[in-house]
Amino acid sequence: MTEYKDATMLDIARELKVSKSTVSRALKDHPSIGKKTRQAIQDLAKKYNYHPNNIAYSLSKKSTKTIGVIVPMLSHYYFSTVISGIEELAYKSGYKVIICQSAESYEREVIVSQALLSSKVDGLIVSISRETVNSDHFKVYQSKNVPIVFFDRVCADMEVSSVTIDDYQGAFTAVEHLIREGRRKIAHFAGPPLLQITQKRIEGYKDALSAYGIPFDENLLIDCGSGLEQENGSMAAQEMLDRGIKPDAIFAICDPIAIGVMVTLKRNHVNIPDEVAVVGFCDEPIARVVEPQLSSLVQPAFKIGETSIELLLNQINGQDHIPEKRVLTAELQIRDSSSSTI
Amino acid sequence: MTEYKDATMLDIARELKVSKSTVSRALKDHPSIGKKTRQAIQDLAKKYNYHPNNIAYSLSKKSTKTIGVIVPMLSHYYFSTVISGIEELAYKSGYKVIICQSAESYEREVIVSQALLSSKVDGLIVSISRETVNSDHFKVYQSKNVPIVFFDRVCADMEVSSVTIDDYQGAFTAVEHLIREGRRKIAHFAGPPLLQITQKRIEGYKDALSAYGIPFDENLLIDCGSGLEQENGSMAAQEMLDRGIKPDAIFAICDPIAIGVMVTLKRNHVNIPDEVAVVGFCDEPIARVVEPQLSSLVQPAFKIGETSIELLLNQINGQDHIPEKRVLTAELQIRDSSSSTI
DNA sequence: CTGAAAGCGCTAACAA
DNA sequence: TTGTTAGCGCTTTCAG
Repeated sequence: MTEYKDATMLDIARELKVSKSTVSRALKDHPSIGKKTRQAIQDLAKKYNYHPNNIAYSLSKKSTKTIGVIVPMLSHYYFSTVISGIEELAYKSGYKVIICQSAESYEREVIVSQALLSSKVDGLIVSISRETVNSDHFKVYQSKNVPIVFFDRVCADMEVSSVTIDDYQGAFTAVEHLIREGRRKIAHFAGPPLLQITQKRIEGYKDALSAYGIPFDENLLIDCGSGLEQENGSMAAQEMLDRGIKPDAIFAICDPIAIGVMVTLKRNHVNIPDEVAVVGFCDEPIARVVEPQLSSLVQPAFKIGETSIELLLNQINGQDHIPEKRVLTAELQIRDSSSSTI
Repeated sequence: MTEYKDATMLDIARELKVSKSTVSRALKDHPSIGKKTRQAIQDLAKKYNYHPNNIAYSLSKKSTKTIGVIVPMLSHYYFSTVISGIEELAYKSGYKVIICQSAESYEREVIVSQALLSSKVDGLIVSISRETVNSDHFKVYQSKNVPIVFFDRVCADMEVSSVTIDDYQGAFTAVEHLIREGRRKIAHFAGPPLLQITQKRIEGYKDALSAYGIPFDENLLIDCGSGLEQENGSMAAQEMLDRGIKPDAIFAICDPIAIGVMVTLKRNHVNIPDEVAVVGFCDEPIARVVEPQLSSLVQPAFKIGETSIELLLNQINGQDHIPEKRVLTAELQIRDSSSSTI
């Protein structure tokens, strides 16, 4: 059992024969405290190695000054960068951040969101798991007036603030780029059907095609299964090849999938970009490491984090009452995997 | 101002005309509560959408059931994987985990470690920042009897539990492998001098050389500056080349550096592995994506996390009193970047 | 089986 | 400028 034989305000109050309140005030430089008393108190605090007890503070103030963050996975560059953005602004505003992973599991997501609720976070920022369809565990927050901001992956059936990137536009841009590069038979490797991003990117893909008068071919819309990992891309690409389908360009829902695709293509001696151009989404660090370097849509991850916490703090501070939906744009970073002029 | 018009135990106690204590007991299935009372209480709790207030719980129990984790960066696969290992076991044991980044900054590390102290974490797991030389902020924990476990990067001047991998052995193995592949002029790209891992790996490097009768050449011990990023490796490699030094193998302190080196080598039309073999350390996902695929030492990140939390919980539960130092071994994963039989 | 009461460490009116 | 007091929501003896 951990023991805290910490010095408390009472301890130093007794020692100095003053009251708790005086100590409390002196420690926060309250103006109405005598110079000598304050000094004496602060000195003794230092000597006793006093550290404020945040738990007690939170209980009495009914505010923990912490905000909760739930992400599907920490081990994705995208998410950890978003978190950095969140932390940066949070710390500046005197907030702590509790980070949790849902591990892409609905069940886990429910558990951590309840834990966070019980921990009385002042607000929540979340990107939902791949499995999540029910949002009751988030609606509890609303019923208790704890503000929520979703980023990237949102719950469709909730009226809350959100920060997303324009998936439709991003996909459109990517496909348009491929078309302008002279590609005509463009496949799309899609993500798990439940995710909104999957839908939006498919739409952008289709609309770009039709905008350029290219008929949509169902065979070129490839399902990568339930995962967004490299293996899913690899396998889906191999299946495609096995089925005798050979596009001249591929737009993948995300970089790992794109890279899986590239690996399979290369293994099958398909030249990139000469035979097949590839474009990913997210611009993870690996995009610059694969060969050829992968064209991708840059998601402003840090900015997404900053924006999320900004919206959240606005709500916490009562400035915003109506949910605000911010949409950022993803910019296409063209690299060798999709440019014919190599 | 966030408002919690939450139902509390008192609310449901009043409604049912019983006492707070009874509610408290009923909610935790305390045996000494009548079946009907318990049922009634639990039903009403559900109806009121009651959620326990962890803050109050923590204050009265003097234990938060949370453990703090401080890592230099979240956006490294290695660290986020360690965290997953920590979380897994922590959750199973009923502990929450608060994750913080020091962002490789000493100042930030001090701040977050104090914040965590004030938040009354029951224990701390940390991998120190690159800048950290002073460990006073951790010694406070010891003085307050809050157990600490270091992993990977430890404070040399503290008597605490730690989980590390055998850097010396890993480095030795890597270099030995290169020697057996017929390499003789083996360079080592070292890390920031302050880090213990830098020292240990250099030792392993040197000892492997001497074990095989290869004299140590100072010119082949390359300093990569203060960073462990790809750019540092790239630049250091270019400098080396510019100075006319051309080894036939390179052992890099970590994968990003190794990859930076590879990029530079390829840019200078140096063939890998024919002219120069390369081995990294850490086995990050990119190792399998670069071309040729990078040989690397696999750090059992998940296991490191599990072991850390295990040691910590032992201390929290009072089972361990003397610090325990666990050393795990890194295994060499040989890939194309260092095997001549390609 | 249930209740009363004290206490965890801190804040914040309200007094003095 | 400082003290008094009540209270935050829950746990936990000690009684009944």
